[in-house]
Amino acid sequence: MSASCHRPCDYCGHTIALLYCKADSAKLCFSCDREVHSTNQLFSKHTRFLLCDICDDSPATIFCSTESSVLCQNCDWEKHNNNNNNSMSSKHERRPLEGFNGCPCVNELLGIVGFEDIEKKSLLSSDFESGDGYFRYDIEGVSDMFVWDTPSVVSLDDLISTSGSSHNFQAMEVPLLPKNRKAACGMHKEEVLSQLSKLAKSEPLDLDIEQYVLSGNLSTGFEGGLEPKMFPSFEWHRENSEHINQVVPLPTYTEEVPVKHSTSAVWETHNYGVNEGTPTHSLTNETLPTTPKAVPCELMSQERDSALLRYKQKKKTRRYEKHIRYESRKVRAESRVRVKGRFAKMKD
DNA sequence: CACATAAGTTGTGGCGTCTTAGCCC
DNA sequence: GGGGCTAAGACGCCACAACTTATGT
Repeated sequence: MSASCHRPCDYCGHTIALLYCKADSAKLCFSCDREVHSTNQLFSKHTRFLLCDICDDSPATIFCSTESSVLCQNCDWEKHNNNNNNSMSSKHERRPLEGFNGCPCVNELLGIVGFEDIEKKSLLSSDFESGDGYFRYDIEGVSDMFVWDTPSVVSLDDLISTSGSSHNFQAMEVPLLPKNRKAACGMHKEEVLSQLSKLAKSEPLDLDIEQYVLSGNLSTGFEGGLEPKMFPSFEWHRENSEHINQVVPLPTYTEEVPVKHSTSAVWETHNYGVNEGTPTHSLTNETLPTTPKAVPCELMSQERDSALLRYKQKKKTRRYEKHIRYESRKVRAESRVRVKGRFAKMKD
């Protein structure tokens, strides 16, 4: 069993989860992430991170370029600091990772995971298959990426710090930084590209915003009683990000309604064009996660149904406001003696 | 198994401190 | 670009009753 088996998407239940949403405490694949976080403006504000390569359960905040892995704080600490300060791993070159929010398009997502050199068109023209299947990266620029991005063993001299500083983030005498050094999608590159490839196919080509608006695909939002679908594109939490607070129209509102066909478990997506009054049906098998051949389709469909239901129920019951579990404790706390806001000892 | 007791954990709110972002020069 | 200032938000601290879990009878 691969590591990816430990990280099923919380939403669809069977695609490999690559992202982690802190606000939802949910592991999501790229496709479901978009679906969930494009629902409304509030959800689009959720910050998402890549999933930790080691524990598969926490948001990754550190990228270890030596091993090409993304790690959460705990795993990073255990791997790089845990009584191991003299080990090789403590000399690994790492850098902090940032999350993103909003509803980034595929091009933007490529930039976020560090595949700036790949264009969406390349993704569309490519043939990705991950997991047990084949994986061809005949995309322009991708082969380069995997050349440098494979775990590289540098010489011992390279690992020896020259400055004598104690922390681990110092620049080291390492070979020239590789092309695309921003790439930081960890050990699941194939899956990342596979999912983004599928996502790209479900997206309108050329998401050039101005073109999109000019071409009339964007309505003012007041026609047909539809609300404007203007969401922040995404906020990539990087200092030099150009995309911060960019506002782009959401091309189409995609509400996925599970429609079970009598003969086969096929999911249909009702795409409601922003300026369209009637929904247009489009089969989105290609955007769905690949189904393991051994598992009956009906079973997968049921699992997905129940996973979907669980997720939506959980979302409905989520509390954003402060929740008092014990009113008596609240009353007690309010009447307690305080010194500068802190609880003070009771006088005898 | 039922009950009693001990030990350990949780939750509560206001304030101070720290961090971060934004602005101005 | 960098330093200084300000505002906003996040977070830790505090004591102890209430609650949960473990152990003994």
